[in-house]
Amino acid sequence: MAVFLPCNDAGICMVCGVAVQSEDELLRCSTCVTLWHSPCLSNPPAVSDAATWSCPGCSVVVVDPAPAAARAAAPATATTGGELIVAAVRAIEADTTLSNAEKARRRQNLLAGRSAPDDVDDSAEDGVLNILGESFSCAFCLELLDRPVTTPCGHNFCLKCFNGWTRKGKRACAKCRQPIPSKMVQQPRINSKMDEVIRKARMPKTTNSTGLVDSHRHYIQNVDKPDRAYTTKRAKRPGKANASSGKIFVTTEPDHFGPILPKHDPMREIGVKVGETWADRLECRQWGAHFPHIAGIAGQSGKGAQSVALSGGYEDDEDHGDWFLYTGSGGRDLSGNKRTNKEQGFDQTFRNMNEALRQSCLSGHPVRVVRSHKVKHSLYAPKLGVRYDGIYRIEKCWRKIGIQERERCWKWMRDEPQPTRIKNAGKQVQRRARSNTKRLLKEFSCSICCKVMTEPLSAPCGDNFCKTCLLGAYDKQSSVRERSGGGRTLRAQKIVKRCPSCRIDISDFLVDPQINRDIMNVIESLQLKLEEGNTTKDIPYGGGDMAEEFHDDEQEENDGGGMEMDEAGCSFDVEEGDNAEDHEDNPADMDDDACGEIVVGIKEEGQQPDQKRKGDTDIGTDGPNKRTTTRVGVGQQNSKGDEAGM
DNA sequence: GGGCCCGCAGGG
DNA sequence: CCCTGCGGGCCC
Repeated sequence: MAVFLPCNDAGICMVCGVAVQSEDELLRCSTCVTLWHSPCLSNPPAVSDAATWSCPGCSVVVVDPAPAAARAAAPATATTGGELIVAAVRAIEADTTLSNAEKARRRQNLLAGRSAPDDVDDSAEDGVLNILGESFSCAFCLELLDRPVTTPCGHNFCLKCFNGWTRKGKRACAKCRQPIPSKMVQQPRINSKMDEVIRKARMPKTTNSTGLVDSHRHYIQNVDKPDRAYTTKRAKRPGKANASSGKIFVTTEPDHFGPILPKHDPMREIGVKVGETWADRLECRQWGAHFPHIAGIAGQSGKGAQSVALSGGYEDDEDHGDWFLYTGSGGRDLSGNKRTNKEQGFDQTFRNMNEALRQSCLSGHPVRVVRSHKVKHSLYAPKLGVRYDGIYRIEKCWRKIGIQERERCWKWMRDEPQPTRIKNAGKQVQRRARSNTKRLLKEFSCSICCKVMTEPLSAPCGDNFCKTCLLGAYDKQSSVRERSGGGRTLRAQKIVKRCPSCRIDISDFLVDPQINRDIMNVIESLQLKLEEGNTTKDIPYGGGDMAEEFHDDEQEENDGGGMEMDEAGCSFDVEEGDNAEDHEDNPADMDDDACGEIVVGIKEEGQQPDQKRKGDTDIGTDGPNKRTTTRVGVGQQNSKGDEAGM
């Protein structure tokens, strides 16, 4: 499969790895503004077309998705259905022979996909409509029911007509005078079954007079739906808990990649702009930013992921604004009629939506991102509602052990693995925890002695040292030099004392350096934990040769990682986690052999996601009971670049 | 604030 | 047709 990837922020082509120097070889996508290395494209545009060129990801947007047969029949000038709608609406508006009411009716018919009355034919569909019209007519307007509501006495009315009736203070059925319950008056529910039948009966089978084809059927199909989410008769709860979606306002296909542009927005003609906010997921869906009501990932395993929602559903997520780490879906017990579950019961795999993320990573497709107010720990989440945050790209996908690995209770949610697979599981969990602790401790190494700090001092420049190491570096130098000259005493001169690491003057700090108690407490806690977990291998406080310890540990992880896997009988690629930086050549370097949970990392243009992150290090797992996460780095293309109308 | 439950939407 | 799913509202 051909892989198309853009240049990264440093101007290095992610396909060939070459730093693109020549302007002639750089191509800028006219849609998402990403830079591309033209020699690495299979079909680079001619120089004259470069200004209007769209990258492989964004070109999905403009390709006419109609079936081949329909395409063949279409005019040579390829236009999207959205453009056709807009053109048709404008033609109606421009027709001076029509009254405003007639224009409105024609517009409605156009958007509903209905034929104009003068070109109605005697199709079978109309026959069906006639049959429906006899039974499904509203007692008020005598027309075919529009968004039907049904009273307890069994009579049906258009929602609009019914509301008009009750607003007049009427509380009895217009047909049989039976009382209408106040609950129905307050919140009438659409009879979804009737609504569906009527909509289907109205549906044009093929093309219609507007020239719209199947590609926009999904749009046409929903135009009869209410503007807002509604509860069907079936729903046991009011409000949006069990609500059905209101109409989709945009013409984008459900599998449309990239931004929602003005041409997809016949209603407002502005598209969906970065920062647009909706009250909830159902409203967000109506504007096409993220279609699934609950699921966090919109996509297809064979095609890619079109959008993701950050809603705080997975605690492994990290949001850094311009990039974030996103946990894949799955691995959770949804029995008992649950839709979500905080507990990570078992491992995630690269299937379904997770595979879709991987596909998008491989192909470099743009991913729409929405953030929900529900991400409490994110500084970038909106205070209210759901906000569209623009186009990102998936940088990497990988798997790691999730947070819950540490807290889980042991139970098998699926078939228990063969004994050979879990032979050394307990031991390995211990080792894993121990190496985590060690790794953290390593972060607290003194920049002078390279051992874990004793009495840590944090200099104002940001460097940290053992108290004895730092003070020892200046020996017994006094802080000032007394000066005298010509028989008179001069003002004492401050002696400059530079930080051993960064050479910044820290002499003021050294006058009365205070120990960083917080760091010391953490170091003590970590060391205590290490001692508890391993009484045989004592690590002396500040005195042990931690550098050597860690070196050994890294060896064990990088080299022995494979061995560990072999012991566990699990065929993991060793190249994961800590070695995330190893994936630079292949941002989509991932492992199929699933064992755990999946996380996605997402990034904005202008920065690289950390190539190596604390906590992403424990990719090797020792059995399917560990929650490894796969991370996919996704980078934002341009925070404003996908604003509609750009 | 957490647990529970539900219809809906979409993938496969 | 079954399964999955980073919702949302109510109850405790």
